[in-house]
Amino acid sequence: MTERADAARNRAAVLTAAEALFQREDLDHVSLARIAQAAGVGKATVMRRFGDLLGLVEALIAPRVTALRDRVRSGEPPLGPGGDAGARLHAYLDALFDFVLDNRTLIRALEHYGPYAYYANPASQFWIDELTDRIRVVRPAVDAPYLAYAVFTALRADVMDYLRQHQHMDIERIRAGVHALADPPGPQPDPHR
Amino acid sequence: MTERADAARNRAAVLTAAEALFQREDLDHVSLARIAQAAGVGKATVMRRFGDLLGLVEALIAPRVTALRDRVRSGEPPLGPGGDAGARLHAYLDALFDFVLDNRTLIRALEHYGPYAYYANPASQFWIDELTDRIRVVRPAVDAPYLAYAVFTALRADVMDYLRQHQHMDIERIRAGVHALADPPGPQPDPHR
DNA sequence: TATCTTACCGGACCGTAGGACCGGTTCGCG
DNA sequence: CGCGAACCGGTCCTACGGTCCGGTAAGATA
Repeated sequence: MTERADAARNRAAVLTAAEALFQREDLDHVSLARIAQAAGVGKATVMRRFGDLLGLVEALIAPRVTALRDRVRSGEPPLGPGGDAGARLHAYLDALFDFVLDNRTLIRALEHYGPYAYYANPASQFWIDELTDRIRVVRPAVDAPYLAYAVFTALRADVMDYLRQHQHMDIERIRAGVHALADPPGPQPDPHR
Repeated sequence: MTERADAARNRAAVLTAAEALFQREDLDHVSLARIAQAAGVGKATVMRRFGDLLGLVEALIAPRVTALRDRVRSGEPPLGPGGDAGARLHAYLDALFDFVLDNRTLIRALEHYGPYAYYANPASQFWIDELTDRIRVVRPAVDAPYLAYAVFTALRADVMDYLRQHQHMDIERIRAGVHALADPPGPQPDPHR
C-alpha cells in the first residue's frame, strides 16, 4: 500500500516547515500548533505522520544520521574501515563533533522531548558503540564503555551551546578538550605509579 | 521586616511536602497543584514564597549545598584546605559524586525546570570553579576549565541515573570512571610522543 | 469519464500545566 | 482592643501536546 500523493506532499511540507522553525526560532517557541500552521496543515496531520513531536524530530535527523553512518561504515579511512587506530579515534571524534555542531538545533529538540531521548535514540546507540570500540583499541586499560558515555555526554548539544554562549569557549577549544578526554596525550600508564 | 508566623509555617510546610513528593513520585508527576495540595496550601502561596518552581527546588537544595561548601572551604583536609594535591582532587570528586547521588531527585528537578538550571546555579558555579582549581594543580598541561566542565557534566544526575538504570553500570564503576576522567593514571605527557 | 470506496484532512475539543488575580481572612503592632 | 497590612487560596487565564470526527478529495475501477 503506497502513500497517497496528498499525504506525501503534507509529510514533506511538515518536514520543511519544522526544519525551518527549529532553525529560526528559540526551541521552546516551537510548538505543534506553530509547526502545523507553518506547514499549512492541521495539527492532527502532523501527529498522524510522525506519531508525536519526538518522532518528527527523529525523522528530520534521520537522513543526516544515515549519511554519517555510511561514511563511518564504508567511507574512506580513517573515518571508514582501516587505518591507524589512533587516527581512527580522532577522525571519528571530529566527525561526531561536527555532526553535533551542524545539527545542534535538531539535537537539542531531541533532548527537549522525552527523557533520555538523546541516549536512547537508536542512532546514538550506534555512535556510542562505535565510540566504545575505537576507544578500546587505543586505550585498552580504561573502562571503554564508561568513557564512551562520558565523551558522548560531553558532546551533548546543550552542553556545547552552554560552553560557547555562556562560558565563551570557542569551538576549537572545545574540540581539543573532547579529544583530550578520549585520548589524553602521553605514553600509556606505568604499572609502578 | 520579619516574616509573619503563618507565612513561615506555610513556607516550612511547602518545603516539607515538596521534598517528600520529589522523593516519592516520578519527576513529571510532581506539579505545582500537587505540591500545594500536599502542603495544605493554595498554589499562589507556593509561588509567593519561592517565585517559581525552580526557586522552590533551589530552596530545597540550599542547605545541603551550604553544608558541603563549608566542608570544602573549612573542613578537614584533603577535602578542606591543605593536603596533597592529588588527594585533594580525588576527595573533592568523591564528595561531589556522593552529593549528586544523595540529592539526585532534587538535582534532576533542578535540571527539569529552566534551561541550564544546573550549570547556571550559583552553587554549581562554585563547584565548577573549585574543580577547575584542583584539576589545574594536578594537571597543569590540560585545559582545566574545559575539563572541569566535562567532569561536572559527567556528574549530571540524569546521566548517572541513565547509566545506572539503562546501562546497568554500578555506582563504583561510574565513580572510578569519573576519577579516571579528571586524572588518568600514569606518568605525565611525554613531549616526544 | 463517471462513480464509489476509503485514506486522509483539519479545526474543534480535551486534560493538564504553570502562573496571575483578587475578595476575604488573619496576624500582630500600636 | 482595633485596625492596617500582610497573607491566604480558589478561580481564572493562556498555552501545551494530543485526540476526535464530520467532511473532503484521491485514485482505483469500469
